[in-house]
Amino acid sequence: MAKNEPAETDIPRTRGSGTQSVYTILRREILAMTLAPGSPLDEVRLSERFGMSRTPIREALLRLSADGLVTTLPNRNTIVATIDFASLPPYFDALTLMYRVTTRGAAMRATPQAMGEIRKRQAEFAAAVAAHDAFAMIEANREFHVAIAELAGNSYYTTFFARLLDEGRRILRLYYRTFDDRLPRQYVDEHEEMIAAIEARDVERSDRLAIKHAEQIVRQIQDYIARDLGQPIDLAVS
Amino acid sequence: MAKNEPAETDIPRTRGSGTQSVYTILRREILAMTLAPGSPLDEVRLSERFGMSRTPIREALLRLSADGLVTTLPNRNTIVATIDFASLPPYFDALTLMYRVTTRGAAMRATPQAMGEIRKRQAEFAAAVAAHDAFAMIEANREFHVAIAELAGNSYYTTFFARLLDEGRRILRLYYRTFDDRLPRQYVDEHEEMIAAIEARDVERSDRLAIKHAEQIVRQIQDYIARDLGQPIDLAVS
DNA sequence: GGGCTATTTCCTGTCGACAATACGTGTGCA
DNA sequence: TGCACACGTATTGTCGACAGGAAATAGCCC
Repeated sequence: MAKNEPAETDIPRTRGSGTQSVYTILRREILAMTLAPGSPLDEVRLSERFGMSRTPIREALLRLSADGLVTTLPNRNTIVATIDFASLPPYFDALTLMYRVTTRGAAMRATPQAMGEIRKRQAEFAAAVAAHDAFAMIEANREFHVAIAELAGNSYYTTFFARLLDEGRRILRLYYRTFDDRLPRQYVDEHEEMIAAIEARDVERSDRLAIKHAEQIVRQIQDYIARDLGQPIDLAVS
Repeated sequence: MAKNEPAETDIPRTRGSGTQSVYTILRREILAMTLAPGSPLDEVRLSERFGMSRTPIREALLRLSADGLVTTLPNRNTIVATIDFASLPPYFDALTLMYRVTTRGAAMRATPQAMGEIRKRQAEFAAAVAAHDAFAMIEANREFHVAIAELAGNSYYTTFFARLLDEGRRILRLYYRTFDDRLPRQYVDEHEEMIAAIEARDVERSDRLAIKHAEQIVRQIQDYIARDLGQPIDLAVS
């Protein structure tokens, strides 16, 4: 027991920010797998760590629960949501569909300003790849695709897609622990092709690229799973 | 001020059920439009109404907020989420897509047991139509399509679709205030066709029926909006 | 010695109270 | 008469404390 742990923040935070900051920090740690799936999240311990009452902690946990990032066991503790490998095939289906829909939508509504935003995200992604920074790479990839979704202009798609991408960050995190950087470079190139197709407002080509991109990612992760986790998963993935 | 309002429940509820019951009740009232969009939800007043402390109320409101059913104004009150007619076209897009995906998926995995569940929901829908019970009709319709989605076996789709259908319940509620029952009967028939196509595992026909069904609903609601709300919306809907 | 039961202990669910913030109201000044 | 500022009020955000359940432990009986 460390004596008088100096809490996460000593500055007396502003009024509404308690829940928000806890939510943001925990969310980041869960997605980065700093908090392993299944880890127990004790309200009392969290309140000590963040130097605040249990109330904001509870609200943050509730929001994380709504995001599907933690699981609350009634009258017991809450744990970081586990990754269910059996549900990967449905996940890939949904991800592929949203890749396609958002990319198609973006191609239909491309504007120069929006392309600038997308290009910025792509530059960040390329920089992260060059720096071999897996975490930044995954995050930039998410922002890149969300930017495309926002261009598509359907907030229902954007919200759902963002959630899928977030959930995938943990899986990618597993995957990229063993990656060689040949594939990320390929992703950079594919992103460039997508940008070109969207800018040209070529819906069909955008769609094909989205499919290809999704297949690429799905295949790599499946290979990784088959390689590192053995046969039992093969069945579920087939 | 009514003297000693007898609260919603006088029985001393079980431990975990406070938040849950408030959430369920408020959710139902919001979806049924008993609580009008934009209505303020005062924590203190709600705590008096339900005869419990503000804490469970807050948690219920937080969950509703995560569902997008209420909007929280920081440091101010929370209100029932307003219906944004400008975002209807994206909504219809998303709804159509999910109709298609879930119906296709169901056709690919049809089993006799699952068909029984779907038929049960369809019977409830038909009964509600016959009884001219708009609320039951809308609810049964939701359950019917969710049952199809569950047969499709992709929980990501099911969750997203259920959320879309719930959001649509409020819009349908507006619409069905003026309905003549010719259209609901048509929906019953279309549902029957969908069941047949799914059972026959005819993916393409299921897809076509889903598109047709979605178009039917979208067109009716658009007509209603154009008729009752005038031109300003026409622009947004176009 | 093993299995069942009582107890203890931890953690969550709920409560009432306090503090801070934003809005509405009233007043003063130009 | 209109606007700006200060004050009061109402409602939320946060806190510390208490009570209820569930798991873990100890005790007891067979």
